[in-house]
Amino acid sequence: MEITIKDIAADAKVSVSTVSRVMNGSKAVSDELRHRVMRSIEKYHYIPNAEARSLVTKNTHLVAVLEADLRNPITAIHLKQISDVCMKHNKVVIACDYDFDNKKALVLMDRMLERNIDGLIFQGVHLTDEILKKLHEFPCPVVLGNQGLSGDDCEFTTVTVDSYGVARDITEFLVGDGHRRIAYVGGNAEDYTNGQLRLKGYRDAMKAAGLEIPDSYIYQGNFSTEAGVEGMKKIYENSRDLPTAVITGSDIIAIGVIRYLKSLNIRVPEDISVFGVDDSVSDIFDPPLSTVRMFQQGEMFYEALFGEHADEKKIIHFPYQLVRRNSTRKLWQ
Amino acid sequence: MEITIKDIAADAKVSVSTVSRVMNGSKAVSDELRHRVMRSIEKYHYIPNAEARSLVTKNTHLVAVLEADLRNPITAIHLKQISDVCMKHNKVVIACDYDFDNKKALVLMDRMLERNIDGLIFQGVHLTDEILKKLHEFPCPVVLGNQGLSGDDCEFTTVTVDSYGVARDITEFLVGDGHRRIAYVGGNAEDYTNGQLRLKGYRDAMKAAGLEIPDSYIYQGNFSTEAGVEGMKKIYENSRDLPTAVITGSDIIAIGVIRYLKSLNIRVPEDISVFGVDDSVSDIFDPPLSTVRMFQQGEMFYEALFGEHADEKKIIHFPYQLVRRNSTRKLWQ
DNA sequence: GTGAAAGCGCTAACAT
DNA sequence: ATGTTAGCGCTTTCAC
Repeated sequence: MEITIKDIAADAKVSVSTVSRVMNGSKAVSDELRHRVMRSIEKYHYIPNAEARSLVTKNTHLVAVLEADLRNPITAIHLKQISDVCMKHNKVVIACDYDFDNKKALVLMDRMLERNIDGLIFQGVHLTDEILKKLHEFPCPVVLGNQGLSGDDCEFTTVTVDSYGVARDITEFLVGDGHRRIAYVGGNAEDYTNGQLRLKGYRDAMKAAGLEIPDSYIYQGNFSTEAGVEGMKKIYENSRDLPTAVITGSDIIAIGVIRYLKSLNIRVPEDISVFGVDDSVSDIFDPPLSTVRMFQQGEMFYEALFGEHADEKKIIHFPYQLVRRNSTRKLWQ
Repeated sequence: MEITIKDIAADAKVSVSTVSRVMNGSKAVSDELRHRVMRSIEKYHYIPNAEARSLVTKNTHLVAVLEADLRNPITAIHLKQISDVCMKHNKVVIACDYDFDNKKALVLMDRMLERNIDGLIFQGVHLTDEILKKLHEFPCPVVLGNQGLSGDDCEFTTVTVDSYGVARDITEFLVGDGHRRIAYVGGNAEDYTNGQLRLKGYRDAMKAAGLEIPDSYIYQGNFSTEAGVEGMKKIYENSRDLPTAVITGSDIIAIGVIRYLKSLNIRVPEDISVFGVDDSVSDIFDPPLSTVRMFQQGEMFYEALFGEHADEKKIIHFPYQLVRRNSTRKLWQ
């Protein structure tokens, strides 16, 4: 039988409320009793029961993170960071993988609803009305990651990449390196944040630089290596002039792009430069990817959930920084 | 105010126990009442409170997974699989990252102890006495992953790679491909399962094939890309004859080995073949790694925790299979 | 400063 | 078959 607060109270010859006060660090306990209680607690290795506690406090210290795919390197990075901050705040992360399947996500959410979680982070790839509706059922703070909503109504706070800024900055970076024919292999066209905003950033920057974009230079698929391969293939086959640089939606896509190029014996970065986003595979992939590194992802999610202004719904962007590695080169050198 | 079992009972004009029976699918309820209850449940979107429930059933449906590093690709694979099986069994996974820091792991375990989890999976990299002691405090099933204990005493069931078999099979595979100078870049020497057993498998297979192993052909570091680089460097610098093939402890190490080789313009697999383990980066890395693929990891962990014979402590190995890709080649072709 | 007691939402005897 | 009731282990008024 596990030992309970009663046992401690009995052993320390105090009431259970006193034990409770000691555990919760309430001031109103004499040193005398506090010590007796502490001794009993240590003596029995007493550990309070979290369920019983949360039953009355309505506070489970549980944060649920729903991911489309835990194996995605950037997902793993987020999860680790979120887990870290939560740890610091005495919370614990429930990690769920819905495998890109919204039906599964719905089931998972019901499961989370039972658990009275303190907060929910939903990393969506396709925010349907059904998903949104379910999200609204949560009595706790809910934060969206990855994909934001399109409107300005901001039903939920969203913590994500500054897609527009990132695409614009990458484009400017490549233009600065002397590139003029720059193609784009990005995420889903229906995805507002990662698709449309990204494309706009690229388009605007190209326009600002006075550069044309042939139709064949734009490919929108999903966030996978296969999509990268497919995208580069399409661009290769349909373009009169090959681009000298390719912007991608993520490192994973960039890898696909590079793979296709390699299969054609086109060298990266000598012949074509490829730029990633996420800095998620820097220690694995060769050549080291020029990419965009994000910062403080864990903290930003946590703040969005539980911070002072968590009630104001808004869009929050990770701080980011372009990092030059060896998948891009300067044309004028 | 959240709605509770009482509200449902009141609305359906039955007792709370009837509501409870309906929810738990107990047969002993008339269709009449069952329907009334169901209707009320749907009407109010009632969701039972998991904490209250587990307070009495002593069953949280929570499985904790403690990982050294969530970002490791093989870790992510395991986590996803475990999450999947648990899902199927109506359980939920708490994912924790202790960042290779046993002190952190200890703190995490205390946290889990509070929560009355149903089961614990500890993916250890260095099983100290302190860790083991804490593990013994859990009243629930505990399963070790990754690193097993050295003795046959089997304090805890361990679910892991068949290190000996894998190393032996890889060696035989390479010998079969005509390699005779085969080097080894593996995990920590102190690590029984992943270090010693692995090395033995390699040694035994080499001996069986009548092949010598120069001292310089063996490097034992940790499971990182850096260790792979360092290991290959050492082998390169200290060997009279370069090996024609290198066995590694994991894909991550293999990547390091290949990186070093590349930096010297030594081609893989033309000049040197490199064999990985885990099949964790197949969709990311070029060249595609010849490696060892594991199966049913999630199921095996789950079985070990909650299966019929979960009480018998033992070592369980994942089924595995060597997969030939393009980081190795046949010498006699 | 300390203790008694109510109650969090649920399940599981135990009655009926 | 259904209802009554006693807890599960804890926190939190409310007295003293």
